[in-house]
Amino acid sequence: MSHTLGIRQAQKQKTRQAFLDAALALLEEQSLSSLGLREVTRAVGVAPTAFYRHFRSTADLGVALVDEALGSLHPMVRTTVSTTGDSEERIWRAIELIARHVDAYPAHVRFIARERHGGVQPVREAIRAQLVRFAEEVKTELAKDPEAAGWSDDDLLMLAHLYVDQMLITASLFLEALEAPAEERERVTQLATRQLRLITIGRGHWLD
Amino acid sequence: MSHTLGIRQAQKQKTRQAFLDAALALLEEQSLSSLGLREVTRAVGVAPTAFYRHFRSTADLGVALVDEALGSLHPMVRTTVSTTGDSEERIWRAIELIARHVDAYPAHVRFIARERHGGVQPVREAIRAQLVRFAEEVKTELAKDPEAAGWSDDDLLMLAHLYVDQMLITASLFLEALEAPAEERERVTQLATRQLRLITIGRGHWLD
DNA sequence: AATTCCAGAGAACAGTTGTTAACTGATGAC
DNA sequence: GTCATCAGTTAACAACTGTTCTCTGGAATT
Repeated sequence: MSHTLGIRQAQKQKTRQAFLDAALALLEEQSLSSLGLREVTRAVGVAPTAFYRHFRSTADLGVALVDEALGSLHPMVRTTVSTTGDSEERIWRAIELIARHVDAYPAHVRFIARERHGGVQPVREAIRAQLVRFAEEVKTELAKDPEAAGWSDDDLLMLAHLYVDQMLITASLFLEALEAPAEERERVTQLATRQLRLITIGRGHWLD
Repeated sequence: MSHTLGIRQAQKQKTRQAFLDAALALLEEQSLSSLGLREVTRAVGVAPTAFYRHFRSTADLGVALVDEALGSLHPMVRTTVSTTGDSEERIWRAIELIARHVDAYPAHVRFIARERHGGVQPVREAIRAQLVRFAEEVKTELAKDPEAAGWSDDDLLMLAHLYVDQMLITASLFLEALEAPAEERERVTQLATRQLRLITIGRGHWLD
């Protein structure tokens, strides 16, 4: 089924990935709106003009980064809000999953948190669209739970957005605590756990 | 009590304010990390070197903007979570207050949302410090409520941070809906109201 | 084997950037 | 009234930016 790419296309994708990686590294200490095209090509080790073979602009590269950073996250979302286990167990599992994701892809998390409200409109729009998709997936997952009986579609989506935003806040907190001592990371875990617990309690009494 | 500033100091403060205003306007469509010193002086109508009479760098200017944008917000916070009225009324009042603030100071709100996770470390740090102060104020305000009886200090602070983050999320949503039809703004109001209501419910059953 | 394609290189462009130094002239202190 | 202060100016600097056009050499197609 899968067609082996020609040498040419393979090399091109390799260079493209090098652009994405270099950009992500450079964005650790600046925003996308100040990322220069020459800066990226210099980091990759190619001529400035090579950039145009892959992207129209740095904004275009940013949109590609959004896909890389969030596209692979969709499968994980289903696991995060899966319905197995009691609520306390589910909360702990969700937080743990977030913490591990931040450990594994800190640059991705930083990029999304930074550019969600950043200075480049197309990138903001791309992130927004993906987060809306996330919320919709969370919503359908929530709907499967017996606890969701009697909930309106609007209320389910409202709760889903609350979960997604809370997920991002928590991820950002873990990111800030990345190089901090384990004690600080534990503090974040405790905070996030209790916030999620409070939301879960509110969810349980929503229909009262 | 107040000393009338000399002509010199008055003029200097006037120019300084012009810098802040011009920067805030320029930051509507870019991030601070890409804001150039010359760009700002050009907008103000002054020589590039005049910049150094007021700020060491654009990062320094950013920190000043944080103070302007968040410093004046502290009195408002107390009103937002004040204990008068029933909970439904308090929720409505808080959302209304946020909506009005976004209408009055959209550029300030945009700046804070953008630079909270932005590419300039000192500015991020300044915002973080102010938000921690906010959370502490909210916490002492929450502690006054009879509903807070039996709550630990940690739990109160946890809830306070939840409120502060939720406040920022809501403000950001109103900002995106600024130029949208009234229908969209109403949708945001409904969403924010119900999210805050769910948190309030969770708060009410926290000690169960 | 001959030909087309195309990722990347090279050079040059006008325009921008932050920062330095030495200046001007009104204001403030005495 | 004299002199020091200091907000803002002017000129110049090397370094950098995005974008254009032309070229090259190996892969793909025929």
